[in-house]
Amino acid sequence: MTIATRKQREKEEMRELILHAAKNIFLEKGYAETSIRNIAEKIEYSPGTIYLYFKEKDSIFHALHQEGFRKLIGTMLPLQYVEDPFERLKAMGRIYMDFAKQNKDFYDLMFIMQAPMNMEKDECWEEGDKALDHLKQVIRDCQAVGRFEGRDVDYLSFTIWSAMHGMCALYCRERCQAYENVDALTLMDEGYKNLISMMAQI
Amino acid sequence: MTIATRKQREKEEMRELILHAAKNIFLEKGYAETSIRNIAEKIEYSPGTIYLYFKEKDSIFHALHQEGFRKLIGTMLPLQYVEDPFERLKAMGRIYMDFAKQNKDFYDLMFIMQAPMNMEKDECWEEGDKALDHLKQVIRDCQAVGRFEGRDVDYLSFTIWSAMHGMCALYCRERCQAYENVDALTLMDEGYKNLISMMAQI
DNA sequence: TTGGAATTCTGAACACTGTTCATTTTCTTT
DNA sequence: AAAGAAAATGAACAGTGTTCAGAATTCCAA
Repeated sequence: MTIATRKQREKEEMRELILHAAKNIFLEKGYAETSIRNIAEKIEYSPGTIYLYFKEKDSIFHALHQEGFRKLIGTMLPLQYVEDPFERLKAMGRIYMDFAKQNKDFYDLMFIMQAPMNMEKDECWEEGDKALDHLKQVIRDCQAVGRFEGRDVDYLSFTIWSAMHGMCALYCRERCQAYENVDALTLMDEGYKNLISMMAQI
Repeated sequence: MTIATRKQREKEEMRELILHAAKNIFLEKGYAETSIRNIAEKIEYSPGTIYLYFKEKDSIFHALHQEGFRKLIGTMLPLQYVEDPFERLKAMGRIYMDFAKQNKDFYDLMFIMQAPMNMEKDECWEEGDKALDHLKQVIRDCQAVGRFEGRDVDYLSFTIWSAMHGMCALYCRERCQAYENVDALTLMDEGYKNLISMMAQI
């Protein structure tokens, strides 16, 4: 094993160390409270060191952003075993919503936050595009069995994604509180059921 | 006119002056770039003065938040002249979406941002609740003419609001770019048409 | 009109932020 | 062991929200 390869491995390990600390602080305290100095302190390095491994703060969250999408795509793998396309679409929505519920901060980072988005579209959204392509494919599968006839896949996927995202976003940013007498999780469940009814009849 | 009333008027004028400056900077440069020092500079007062009229930065944006809702409710006034309830609902969606398109920053502040939400729910959402009540009432009107039979108004309003909000939120936070070959405004229009189709058939 | 009280305003100070960079420390090669 | 390269440091910069002792102004009774 050459020194160069060890060096590279060490570099990668350091990146992981930073990322791990950043993720912990981020999940615990949120984006705003996650400062470079906090991260540096946690891994017992000086703040300047972090900039030897990440160009800027956003780059760190860009990495977490990708991790989030890999996580989301991971939870969607079982969908391939759902034979009926429309059942698959329904299950997909459930999974998406559960992901948002269980990974509020990741969901926020991936779909709501403005911060880590100052990067070239291509590399930043590779994982995200994959997830969207997945949705489009399921819609096409539905069309193959006679559903959503004559609907444009792009537009329809946007409608469905938006409807799901809307619920998740209102949930993440505490806007469900607008319904004083209904708890947020029930609201989402019932909201989702309505959406399915709507999709079933289009 | 007593001195006390003049004093109070002057206090109110000062609040307006701060709010006006804050709004201008906010609409021009966004939330992050709107600092207390910026606002102070614009109105030619010292930063400390602002804290004599607003408890904290959030309070300023809380005020703008309310202004945004008044604005939104204002644009919805013409709806009362739309006789058919479902047509009214459709028009309402259009208006909501246009508001988001034309007042991106206000929409963001009202429905997406986390910042100015650290206040007692009651006073903060008075205007917002009014807007939501408006939606619920239109849905009830639809039900009175046979639409949405058996659907819970709370849940259905959430489904519809979410679907609208989803599109607007993806638009505001630049996630429409996920569709490389479709421009965002077209996406929203077509997405909205799909939603109407879905609502028409539920 | 004047003097003291009340109000209003100031701007320096505090503790924080992301980011840079000259300097020091550590590791590697000769 | 000495020279050179790589890695880590931490002070410095320009910014942030917020506080507060003191200065400036306004008010009102004597």
